[in-house]
Amino acid sequence: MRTALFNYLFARSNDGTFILRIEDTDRERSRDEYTESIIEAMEWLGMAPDEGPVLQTERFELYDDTVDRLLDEGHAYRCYCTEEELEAQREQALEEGRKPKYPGTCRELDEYPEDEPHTVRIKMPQDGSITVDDLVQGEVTVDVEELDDFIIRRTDGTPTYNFVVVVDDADMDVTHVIRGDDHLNNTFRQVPVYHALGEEPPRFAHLPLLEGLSKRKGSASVQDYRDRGILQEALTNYLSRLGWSHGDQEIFSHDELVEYFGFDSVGRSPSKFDEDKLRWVNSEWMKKLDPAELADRWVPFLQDRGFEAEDDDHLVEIVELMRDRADTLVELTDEASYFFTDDFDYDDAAVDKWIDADNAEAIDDLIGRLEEIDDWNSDTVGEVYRAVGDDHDLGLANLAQPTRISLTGATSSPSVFSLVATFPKDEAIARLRRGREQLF
RNA sequence: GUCCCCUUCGUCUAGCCUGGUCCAGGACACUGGCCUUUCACGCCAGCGACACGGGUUCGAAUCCCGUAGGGGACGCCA
Repeated sequence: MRTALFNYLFARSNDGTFILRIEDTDRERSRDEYTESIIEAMEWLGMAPDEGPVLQTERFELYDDTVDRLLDEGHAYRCYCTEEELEAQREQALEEGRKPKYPGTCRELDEYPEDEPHTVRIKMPQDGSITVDDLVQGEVTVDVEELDDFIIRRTDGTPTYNFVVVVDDADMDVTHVIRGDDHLNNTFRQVPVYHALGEEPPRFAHLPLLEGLSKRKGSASVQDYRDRGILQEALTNYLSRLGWSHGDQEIFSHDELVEYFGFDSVGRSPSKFDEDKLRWVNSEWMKKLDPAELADRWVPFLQDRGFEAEDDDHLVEIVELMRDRADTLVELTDEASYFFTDDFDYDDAAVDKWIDADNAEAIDDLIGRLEEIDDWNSDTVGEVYRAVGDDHDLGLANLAQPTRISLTGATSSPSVFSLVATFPKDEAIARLRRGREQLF
């Protein structure tokens, strides 16, 4: 997904087209669900492709015709070696300390019968070297000695990856290929294919791999983070900073990413995914997002927990009060659960420490005076607390902590005045009464 | 085995191209303090790195060579 993101950012920042192509020439492994999952993840991240998905399995005719063409033009040849023979040769080469490459057995045959089982191999150049000017890695040169005539069409007639990507890139007028650096070596095989096709190779950018995050699980983990309450903005933001930077800036909006992104600032060393940092970035976005928007995204998490939550002004108030106390939407649900249920236990230690029968009278007075408030807000609530505290000669904590215990079950919460005022008046008073009865 | 790539605080990184302003800057995490009606948030401070060895140079994180370590590729996988 990080690779997809860099592709997206590059396309956007250069007014290009972002194309999704599914490389599914291996019919064993590809499944429709994967494709759907990838698209879903991309849409959620706000990087839906401009074109595609292009499925390679639907383009076999093109590949087949192209192989035939290369055969006609002498850029490719039929090979009759069996898998067993090749495997034996590989093993022997490895044993003798040589590089396991195809020796070119069938490159110069007198006859090439079409009706015998065969694969088709591309002819690699015989001497010299190949240099790729990579946007991230710089100039990388490999001697053609290292390359062999690889198979472009299998015995069963299906084409292979290193061949079809080239055919597709050429056919689709792809100008920039941005992928993981596990493909850097493949590039040297692919460049001669472009030449055989009579095409100029595109520009390449090979990104360092991420440690510990498999690309095949990429889209699944995106959904996983979403379910864990990570915001789309935060995941994009965090992912973009893995291998790329813009000075010391840590928080980037979508537009900023598009504006600043460039391969000049992409590093060449691999990086690791750090959950802690992701959570921090997410907490920053929790604070930054419009409260109404955050409330809107929060609703499904509340409903998941069985709370009856509606996306209304009251929920927005709760968001404003609680959002800087949580790193994720799931945590926010935990932190704010007492707004949605009064089914909680009172914390024993807190009760021992703060509930003092001597203060029962003050609490009664407090409840009485709160009931008389007409304009229910944190200021009017605050006035009552201060007045009751003064009248009974009690420190604010002696009123605040029992209030917190009554309303939330424990002593950690936002400012009591705001806490009380954010509950509907009757609910706040009901809980205070219940606490007064059960605790004192 | 051969080839390719990589190596700055535990982690993400700035700096490297265009040597001196770097006894290396920022962020996460961690530790301490401040703020305070609690808990968070916030603020301040601390901890903490140029893989190693040579060379070039008045001077190297920055340039060159080597070593070590890590990753990748070498498939009728992608």
